[in-house]
Amino acid sequence: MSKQEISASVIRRLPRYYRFLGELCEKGIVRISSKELSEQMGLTASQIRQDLNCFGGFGQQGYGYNVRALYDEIGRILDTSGHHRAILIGIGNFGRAIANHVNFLQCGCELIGLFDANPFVAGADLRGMPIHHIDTLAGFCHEEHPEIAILCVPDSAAQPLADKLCALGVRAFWNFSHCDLQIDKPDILVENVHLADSLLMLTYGLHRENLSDSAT
Amino acid sequence: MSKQEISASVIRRLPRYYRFLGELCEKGIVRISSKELSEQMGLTASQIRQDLNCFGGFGQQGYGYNVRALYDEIGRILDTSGHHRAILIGIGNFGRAIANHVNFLQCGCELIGLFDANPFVAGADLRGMPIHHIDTLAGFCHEEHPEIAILCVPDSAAQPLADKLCALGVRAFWNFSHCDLQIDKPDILVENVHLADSLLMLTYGLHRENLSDSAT
DNA sequence: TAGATTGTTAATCGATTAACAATC
DNA sequence: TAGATTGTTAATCGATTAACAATC
Repeated sequence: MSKQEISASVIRRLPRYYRFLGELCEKGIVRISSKELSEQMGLTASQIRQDLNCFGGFGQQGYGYNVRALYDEIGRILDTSGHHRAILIGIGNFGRAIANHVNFLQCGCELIGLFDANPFVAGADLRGMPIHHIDTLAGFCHEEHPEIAILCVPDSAAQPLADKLCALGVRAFWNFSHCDLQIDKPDILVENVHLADSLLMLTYGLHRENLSDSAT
Repeated sequence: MSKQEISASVIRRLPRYYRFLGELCEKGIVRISSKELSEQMGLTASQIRQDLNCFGGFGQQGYGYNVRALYDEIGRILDTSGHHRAILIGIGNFGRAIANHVNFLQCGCELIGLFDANPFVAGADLRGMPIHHIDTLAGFCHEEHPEIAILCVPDSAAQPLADKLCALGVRAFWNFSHCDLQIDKPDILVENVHLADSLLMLTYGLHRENLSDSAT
């Protein structure tokens, strides 16, 4: 089907292309050349053309790219109009914020279940959805077959929970606990999100700047 | 001072080393070889030794690395015991969750101010800290000189706010709005965090798996 | 047609891996 | 000393950039 495996570095850039193209669409811009886009995004025109050509020839010589068409193509590649069923586990401060803040539909996902271990939390409502107790997880998975599990649970709970969910047929994990999930099945997808890592980059950078300032 | 500029790819891996070494410390493990660590982290031993040697020879031939000492070294490099003053702007669901969920001290940061544009939100409390009205931002910056601004504001507000904060002396931005900040001053640090991007990687991956399954 | 800009190949650059001498 | 494992150099691999012929 696909000519060859597409490298992870290319794929990781797709959401950013998608975002910029979406903004251009909204501004009503119809066409754009790789050169213009590269200037706006801080990339090289070469890279943009290379990246896009992994998936097909979406442009036209002498014209550039049709913004809307390219946006739609990348959406198709990313599967932004998919309906991947996701459950969210751990309805604390952070889990709540994720449920509210992330536009699941725009990411081709559908939030179909909320779970928490605290019986006082379970039973309550969030976005008009009931919060289930974690004990009902297995039954729910057997009936609803979620593909994605979003883990907003305490660190110690994350790995055993992920193992259990794997056995229940979950195929992708969006993990916000502070430890990396270790899952050796090759077809299970894992995104470990470590917010602190990017904050540390700022800390590191500021520290470096201070060091070199005082070295002057 | 430093022999040569250290590549971004190396630096981005440091927080993960730091995390794993912290866990090893807690387990009471005293020494580790690059080989053992590589197996646990899913890297090559070569890469670990290369990475660490950008900053100095922290190991010992025939022995490996002292876990605690290495952890402390990386902490020093990242400046995890710095006291970088940070303000958080936009105290909605998500801003609240960030304030509560992120361990600022562990990242060498200190949250010294909270701001919101909504007068009903401003005046309230979060973690025992008062939420100020955005109109008092300039005055606050003149007095307190925050280095880092955390933006949890609506997309349209992010860029103008960042420009303003730049002028007020803020040197680093942790941006959670859905658009990339465009700041051309070279010494201003920006981390654009796009949670949806990593969710899209899962969507993409699941879609791909489905495609190749049905191709069989 | 002339001008613009792509798709694509070739050249460069950087990052990762392998190898091994140094050394604890 | 012998064994282990680093620090570091050299080889490989992959990703980015440059160049240009194809073509709209």
